[in-house]
Amino acid sequence: MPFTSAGGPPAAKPHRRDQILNAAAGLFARHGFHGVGIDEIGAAVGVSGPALYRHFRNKDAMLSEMLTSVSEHLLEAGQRTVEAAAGDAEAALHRLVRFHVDFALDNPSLISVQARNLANLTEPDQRRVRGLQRRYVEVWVEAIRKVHPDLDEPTARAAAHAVFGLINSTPHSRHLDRDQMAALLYRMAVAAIAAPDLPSARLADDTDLATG
Amino acid sequence: MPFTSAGGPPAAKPHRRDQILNAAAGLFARHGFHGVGIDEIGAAVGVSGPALYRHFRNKDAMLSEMLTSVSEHLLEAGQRTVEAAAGDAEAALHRLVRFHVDFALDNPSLISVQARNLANLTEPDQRRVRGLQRRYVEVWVEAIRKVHPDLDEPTARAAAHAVFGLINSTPHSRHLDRDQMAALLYRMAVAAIAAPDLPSARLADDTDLATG
DNA sequence: CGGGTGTGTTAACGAGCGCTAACCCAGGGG
DNA sequence: CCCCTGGGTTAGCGCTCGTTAACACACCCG
Repeated sequence: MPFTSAGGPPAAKPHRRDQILNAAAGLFARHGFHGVGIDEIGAAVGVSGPALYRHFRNKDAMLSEMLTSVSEHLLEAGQRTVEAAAGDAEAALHRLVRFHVDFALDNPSLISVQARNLANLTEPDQRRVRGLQRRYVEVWVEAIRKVHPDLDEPTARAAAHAVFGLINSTPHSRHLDRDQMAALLYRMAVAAIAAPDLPSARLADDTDLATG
Repeated sequence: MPFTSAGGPPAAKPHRRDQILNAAAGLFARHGFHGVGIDEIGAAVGVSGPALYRHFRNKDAMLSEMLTSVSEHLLEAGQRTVEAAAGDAEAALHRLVRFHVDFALDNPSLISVQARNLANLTEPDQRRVRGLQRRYVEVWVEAIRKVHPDLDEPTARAAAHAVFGLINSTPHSRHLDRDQMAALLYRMAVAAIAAPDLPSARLADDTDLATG
């Protein structure tokens, strides 16, 4: 279980492989996949350089495993979250938000890497990860449309992406403590999801928006 | 004027330097700064390889100029947007949203690069860009707090970052046409900004959120 | 006690890439 | 007419970096 479980105990001590993945995630998040060398990753876990090849086939394999496992985790946990709300559509959506907020706050590096470095995967791995991500988005789209049935699917999908952007913005702001941040993101996300459903109203009114 | 002006005419034809920056922005956005070679950038504008050194001191200079000019543009245009709404706080905020949405939709590559590749700048350039970004955020924070005076500053700042994340999510979703997307993002952003101000209400109610 | 397995080390190779060197040529102004 | 300037070419250098090779050693099982 390589993901921090939001306040749980240190959970034994992850052994090498996971230790390496954690260090690599942090470095990839800060400097990008190509901006980090094998030696730096090794140094970050106290071994030096090529020792990593005892644990991974190559550098790509680290990124691959990292992104694959995070995508799998999000999908699986997302599905369970919805099921756990059995029937109550609104609760399902709100729990989904809650879950994603917690995950983003507890794993900012993984969020960054997944957002920024998908393109550095080999093509088959990329397809696999994209597939998992698509299915995760699908979970959200369904949850959103159950609460807001008059949203067409493309709009719901775009809204889901936008909410991910909102929640995943977390690596870029460290001004609030964790719980305040979680509460803020939760409220903003829920409000944003509800927005496209509202009466059109003030889209073109307050002053003339067409001319600069 | 290197930025597409939201539907305007092709605007003469950008000369080399800008042409190169545009191509480089697209490539950096897709593959990351280190993932793109000089030769590829050259090829993208029809010249090959080292010809670029007639126009830029080195590869870093391209990224530097790209990010500096986009930050300057955002700050300056953001300030003008607020001034143009002279006095009307709500109009100012909504025009700010409108402006940022338009910019993000018209310059997705620049948005991506600015978000992903800040770390690849030399340290002095990085400071410069960060300074400009900070001042742009400040414009937003002031605008937000004029409309929602009971928000403390850190919260307003965090909210601003979150809204940037929401709006900047645009490179990742191409399901709607431009105008629908603009309208959607505008509504979601405005609703998200208003959210932290609302009565606490349903934060801990619907089903028990504490236990997983 | 002795060898296999797992994990680490250092040295070195080879590819890729940023950048420079050296050369070329179109075109316009004295 | 000539040369200067601006923008292009190809060849090649040197460094970085991913990866492999060869070796070392701790521990455990028979």
